[in-house]
Amino acid sequence: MTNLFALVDCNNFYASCERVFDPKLEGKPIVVLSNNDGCIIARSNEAKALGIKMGEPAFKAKDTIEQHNVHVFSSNYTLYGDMSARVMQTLGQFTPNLEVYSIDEAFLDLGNFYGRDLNEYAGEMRSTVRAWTGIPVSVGVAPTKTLAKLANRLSKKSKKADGVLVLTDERHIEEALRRTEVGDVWGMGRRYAQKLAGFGIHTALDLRNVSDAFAKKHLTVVGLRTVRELRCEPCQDLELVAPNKQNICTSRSFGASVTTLSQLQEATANYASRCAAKLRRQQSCAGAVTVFVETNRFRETDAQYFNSRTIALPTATSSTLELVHYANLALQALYRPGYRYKKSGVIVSELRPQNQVQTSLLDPVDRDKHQRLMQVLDKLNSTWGRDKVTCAAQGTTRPWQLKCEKKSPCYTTQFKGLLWIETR
DNA sequence: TCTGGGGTCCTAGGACCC
DNA sequence: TCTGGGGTCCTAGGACCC
Repeated sequence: MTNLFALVDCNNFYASCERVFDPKLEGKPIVVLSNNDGCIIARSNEAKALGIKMGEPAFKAKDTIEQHNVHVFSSNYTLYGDMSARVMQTLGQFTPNLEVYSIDEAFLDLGNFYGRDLNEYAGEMRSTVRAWTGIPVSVGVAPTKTLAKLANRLSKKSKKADGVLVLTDERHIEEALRRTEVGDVWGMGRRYAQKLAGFGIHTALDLRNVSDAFAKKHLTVVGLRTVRELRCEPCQDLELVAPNKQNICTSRSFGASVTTLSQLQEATANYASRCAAKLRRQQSCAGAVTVFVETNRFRETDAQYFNSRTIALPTATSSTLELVHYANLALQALYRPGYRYKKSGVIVSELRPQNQVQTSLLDPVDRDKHQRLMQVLDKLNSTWGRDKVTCAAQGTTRPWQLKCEKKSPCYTTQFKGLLWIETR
């Protein structure tokens, strides 16, 4: 075997971030809520033990939360993003080849490390991240990404593993596959698990033993890759450079129902503006913009309306002014009075690199001027904080803005450095 | 009263072309 | 008895991930 991957995953990441900055919360149940304080999207182990479920609407867990004095936080993505960067930077000490897979996970290439004591090396990663950032992590090591994921999952479940599991020995791999339900395999979701159950395939070991033809037929080529990876045949390499996004979406549920066009226009202008800023950050321009609106599907007695409208842009752009303009046109075409709107969003698509935009001879827009204006806008907003300079269309009263009543301070970005925490 | 917000990839089927 | 067939593009829908 020549390939070896580690998957490092932060335990209960958002909950752990909150706990780092408030040591009183050690050993206490914590949950973190989604945008708008709607659903529970992270739970500390203590909260999991109380039976609080992932994705559960917060109001359904209200009794449990009150009874057991669960600490509740609105999500604070500024804090989590910064803590994530610190974790990733720390992991960079352990390999030159690292893929940041998500805000709380990274794959590390350990291809040349077969000579070492892998348990010890993985344990060192774990203790270093804990010491340098305060975040507890688990480490799975195996010959393929899919098996590393599986090892990581088991490392959290077993007390003996203590957050580190190395799967290189065939007997250990087989035992691990036997203990893993097929729906817990990376790439096998609920639907596939149901379907596979119909064929008598219940564990990862069962899945590993299906034929290629079966996998391709029922799980597509993606599933076939998964099956092969369970057999220790690597089909997925590390992605060292994050590819640019092909679509960018900004959408939110409203804090309260919105009925008027002008309020929807304000919200939509803000989402379009966020999309434009995200486009510029990856130096792309969009060829099309889509706006969608939704009423509250959970209120069955309300009249329902879901619709979207896409506008092809005459020239691809990342200008806030243009995107706000076209998003507004799309919205006006969509808007129907008489509904209580719960959510809207903007998607920009047909993205291409900024420097490969075809301009038209008849283009009425002074693109150089727009670009210089956007540079100044981005500079001001990065120095003084998001949305310090906006379009008038974005409004100032923001009655539609989401709720986040229990947000913690942005400890790491507001107070420069860690000194403040350590002296507390 | 109260139910998140992002993304990716694959496939099937229709339109259209020669 | 024998009904053309292959390629490409687009879209909607379905599956998955965190």
